[in-house]
Amino acid sequence: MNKIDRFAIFDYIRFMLSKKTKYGLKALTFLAQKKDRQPVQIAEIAIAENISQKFLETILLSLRKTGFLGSKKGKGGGYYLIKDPSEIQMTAVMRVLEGPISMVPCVSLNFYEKCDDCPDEATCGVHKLMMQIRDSNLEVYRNTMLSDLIS
Amino acid sequence: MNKIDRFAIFDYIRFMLSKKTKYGLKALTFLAQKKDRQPVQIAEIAIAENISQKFLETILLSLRKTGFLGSKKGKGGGYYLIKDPSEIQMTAVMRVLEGPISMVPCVSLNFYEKCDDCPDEATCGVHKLMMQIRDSNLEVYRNTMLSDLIS
DNA sequence: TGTTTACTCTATTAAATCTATAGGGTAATA
DNA sequence: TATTACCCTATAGATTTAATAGAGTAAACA
Repeated sequence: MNKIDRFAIFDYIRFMLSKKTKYGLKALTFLAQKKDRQPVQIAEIAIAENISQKFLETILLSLRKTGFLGSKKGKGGGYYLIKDPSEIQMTAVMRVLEGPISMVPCVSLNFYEKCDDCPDEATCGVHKLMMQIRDSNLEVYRNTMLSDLIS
Repeated sequence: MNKIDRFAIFDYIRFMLSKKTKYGLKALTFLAQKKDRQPVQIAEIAIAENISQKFLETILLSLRKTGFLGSKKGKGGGYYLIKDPSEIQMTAVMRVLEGPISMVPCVSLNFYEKCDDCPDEATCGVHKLMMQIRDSNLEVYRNTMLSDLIS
């Protein structure tokens, strides 16, 4: 009996973290590990972390637009961290890369929305469970800075 | 500035819980709330919880195959809980409905797989972060029984 | 000043996944 | 034996993901 058959519902295994987030986090930790804050070329990161360069381009661009990275064009250019890794909280990074930390809109702090199919949040079991998940995840993300991820 | 623009990457808001899981949980709590363990028709659950009946059929079927529900055919038939709600741990429910609790294969207890793009788990920041998330989610799911979700 | 470097931006595509539906089949019951 | 209600497979449309293409632009440097 293999691992999939053991639980018997999926034809595939569904993991939730997107490649975008994974790549984005890898790029951030790569930059954080450099002692200096000199610009690093996209190509260097892509090769070191095994990421499609073009895909990484769009990810880094979005990290720049959201204030995590700075960039420099031309010769000797590249991307660099704007803040110190110890000041970059995972909460912010995850919201930008992955989206809301809550798994359902009705428990979201930043993207709250009432579920249209649910008559009453107060008695909804899904709501109750997902509130706990949100809180436990928030605690992890809030207590983890980018500097905690480098070794 | 609206909620989407505030974080500026997505054209839409991406919440991670699938409808399948949401509906499955709702059906389970609905059954748990019934005092007796008499079979309940799919149609009754679908109407009460605002779920497409056909979609719910496939979800309940999978919950039966994985040992959470029993079913009875013919007149007076329907689905019913096999175990007491206080004995149904969310860990098991979530694995069946949503898939692995881990967000990446390299930290999964039941579906472990090495990331093919990652040379070394020991120094991988994503790995480190996702281990913490897995542990905190596991703690919530392990400590929550179906009976805890009903009011 | 011109050439090279390397980021910027938009558009597009293929594949995967999610959600829902269709419709006939079968077992159980009264 | 007629009815009820679950069983099962197949399929389809919409959405999302991941990746690629390619032209554009700003900066650096000789």
